[in-house]
Amino acid sequence: MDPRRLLIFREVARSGSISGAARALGWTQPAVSQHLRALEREAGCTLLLRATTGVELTEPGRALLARADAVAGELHVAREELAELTSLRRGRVRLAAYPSAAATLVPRAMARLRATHPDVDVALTEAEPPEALALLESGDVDLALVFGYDDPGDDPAGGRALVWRPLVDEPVDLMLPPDHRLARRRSVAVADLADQPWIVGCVRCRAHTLRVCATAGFEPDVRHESDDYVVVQNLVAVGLGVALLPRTATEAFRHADVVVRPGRAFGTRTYGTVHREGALGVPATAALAAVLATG
Amino acid sequence: MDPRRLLIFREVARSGSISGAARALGWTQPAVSQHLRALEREAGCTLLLRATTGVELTEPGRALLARADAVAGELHVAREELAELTSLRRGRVRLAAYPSAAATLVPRAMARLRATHPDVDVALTEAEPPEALALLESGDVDLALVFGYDDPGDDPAGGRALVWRPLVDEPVDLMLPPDHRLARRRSVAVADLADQPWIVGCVRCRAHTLRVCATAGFEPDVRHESDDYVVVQNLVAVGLGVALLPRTATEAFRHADVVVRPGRAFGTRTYGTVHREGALGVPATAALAAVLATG
DNA sequence: GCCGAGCCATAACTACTGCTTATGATGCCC
DNA sequence: GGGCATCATAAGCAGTAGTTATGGCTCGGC
Repeated sequence: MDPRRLLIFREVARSGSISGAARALGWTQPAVSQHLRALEREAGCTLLLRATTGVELTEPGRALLARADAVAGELHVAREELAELTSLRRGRVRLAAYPSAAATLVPRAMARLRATHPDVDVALTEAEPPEALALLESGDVDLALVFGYDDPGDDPAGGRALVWRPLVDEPVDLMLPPDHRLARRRSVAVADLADQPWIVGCVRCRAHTLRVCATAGFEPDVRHESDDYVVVQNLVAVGLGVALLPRTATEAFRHADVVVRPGRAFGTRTYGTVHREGALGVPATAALAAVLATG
Repeated sequence: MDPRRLLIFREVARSGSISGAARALGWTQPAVSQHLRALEREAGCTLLLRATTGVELTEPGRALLARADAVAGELHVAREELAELTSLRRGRVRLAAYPSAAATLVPRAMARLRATHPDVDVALTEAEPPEALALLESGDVDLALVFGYDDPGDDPAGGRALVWRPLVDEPVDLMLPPDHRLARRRSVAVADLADQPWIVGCVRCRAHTLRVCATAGFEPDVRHESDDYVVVQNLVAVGLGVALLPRTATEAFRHADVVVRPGRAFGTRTYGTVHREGALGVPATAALAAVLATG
């Protein structure tokens, strides 16, 4: 049963005549007449009695009209809901972000989004980039905020069918204990750190540190490992080693006793958004991606 | 928003891929793909994310799917209801019938209909033919059981846009008091009744009596008038006059003291069904008309 | 590591659906 | 009784909605 015919039938019932329905639909009378004939053939019985004064529903016609009204109602609700979602009067988007971003730029972006679209809900999941990509691919989040280092072969999208949009390049800084001999220098060369104990972070941060050291001609003496930039800074602060941390980490938390030294040779880290192909077609996702990009 | 596209979208969601939906619908993959594109254009946002492994709904897609399910449900119910009505597992038909028929052949017909189709309800309204036709035209009944006499100009359908189907010709009989001088004769001529007091019924029955008498060359002395065949017979029984009654009336009720004399000259009455053009397209109405015709 | 089998989209073509125009019949109303 | 409303039907045409053909992409297996 063609549901469009049901709606045409409903219009006929509403206006009380085939000609009236045709006018309401912007069609000619025979067009509606033919649809009704087809509908009655499908229905297997007469739905309305024709007279020169108009038409009148039969019992099956009245039964069918109730269903047609219900269908029209559902279509109306569907249009309403879609309009709400596209105009961002409603919506929900799930975001995965790495810890230091989740502590800094993500809350700011969420606040900006809420200011313009208070009924768009953002669900945040803290996750390191590899996990974030997995969440993206499994459909558990709509958008991921990840980072990559300027090292060859470090592709944030992981070679998968995902769209990577880099947003900001941030410098990587050296963390030194306050009483360290190098802490007095304005700039520190990587080679100066060859004999130091090192503290490294997550897998990819560790790889970056190793690469930076390799470029300077040595393999670092890795003593401690932690994803957590608060932990890393506390280790550095008490003199247990040196470390490289991206700028966001020290923006999120800055240990009073840690000396931060910038340096080109420490490299840069780039953060940005990743999403599945086409995911920005969902207004709420696009809005969050946009507000993250302007942050 | 084209509701057919909604159902196509639902099939895609159900099968998890565009190709799968196309197979289920007996179409090719591009046909479904194009419908989805059109639906997304109507919706104003992306409804599903395409991947090489299939598709996955977005948030607006999930919202729309709920509506699509509701529409599909309504269509299913519509088909079910129509099937019940066409197969006479359910239904309702409103009948108007004149009193003597309502007392005799209509109950028998209703009983036969109930035997074969117990859930088809018949609503009976007792009404003399003119009133029955009015009920038919106002849409208050679906079928009318009316009668007409074999007099010129007596058209049961009343010249209106109604379909008249004659069913049975029944003789009209003479009612005589038991001790009447003519009661001993086997046959009575109309002319023999010229000096009798007469009892007549409804407007059209009265017209028939006047016509029968006029044919015999006299105008009857009408003393009493009553639609009710029980009243008429009681008046005759106590000798207050003679009367003409159709056979159905004496089948419905036969006063013990009334002498019934048949006679060709008394004329015949024809009963049958009347309905609006196309009304038999409704199965319940057709079934009642059919069972009345076989009665 | 590459080929095949899925998935998807797009472009171009075609045929049939679905509308229009034209016409006729009927009934109501002034 | 003529004009205007309703309806249906037939015939014709155009645009929708399918088709076929093609290409890109991933995943999985040999």
